[in-house]
Amino acid sequence: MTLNITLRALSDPTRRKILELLKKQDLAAGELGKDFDITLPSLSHHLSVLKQANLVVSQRQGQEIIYSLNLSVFEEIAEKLYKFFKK
Amino acid sequence: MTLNITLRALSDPTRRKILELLKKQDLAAGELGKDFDITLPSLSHHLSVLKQANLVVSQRQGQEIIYSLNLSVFEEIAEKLYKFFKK
DNA sequence: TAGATATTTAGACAATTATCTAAATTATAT
DNA sequence: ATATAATTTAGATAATTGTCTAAATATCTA
Repeated sequence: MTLNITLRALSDPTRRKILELLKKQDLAAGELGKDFDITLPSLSHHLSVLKQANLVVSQRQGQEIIYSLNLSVFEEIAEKLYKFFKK
Repeated sequence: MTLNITLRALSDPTRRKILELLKKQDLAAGELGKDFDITLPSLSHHLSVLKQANLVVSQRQGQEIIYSLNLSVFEEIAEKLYKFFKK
């Protein structure tokens, strides 16, 4: 995963809010939707961007699709950003 | 400086390259320009975004305007990002 | 002061991205 | 099988952002 794709994914406030919510607990798309003023298709788009950036993973559970943080990648990103900011 | 403004500023590859170049040495706008295929006004726009995000500072020296990293803010950002990624 | 150099500002245009509605997909339940 | 529920995909539109050219500003030098 390139730093580019990661930072693009992180550059949107809605997506960062999604990540914040997923820090607390795994959530289905619909559950997440309750915290936003956008339509579900819009939310779905943001989730797709986060998935492409490998920041979240999803897993179907019956009718729902449960999203959760991809913790190992979070660590990897932290390291990349640390290197970037280390002069 | 909000994380929002910072991440927006960092989300562009051109701007990240500017920061990488400034890690090595302070540079005038025109000097920076040699490393990019965009016009100086476009570069100037990117520099302005980085300044608004407080990632760089500038200082006139005769005809030139010298850009340099705002190192203290770099530290602050590293901390914010660390907190963001810390579950 | 006039001309040259370095950079920015203004304003227009093009590319990207976020959003919406409508329709499609997948699973459950009757 | 049909209807309902959860979510995504498709396609259109609007907002944002990056880029350009032309003009303005600031500094230096002859």
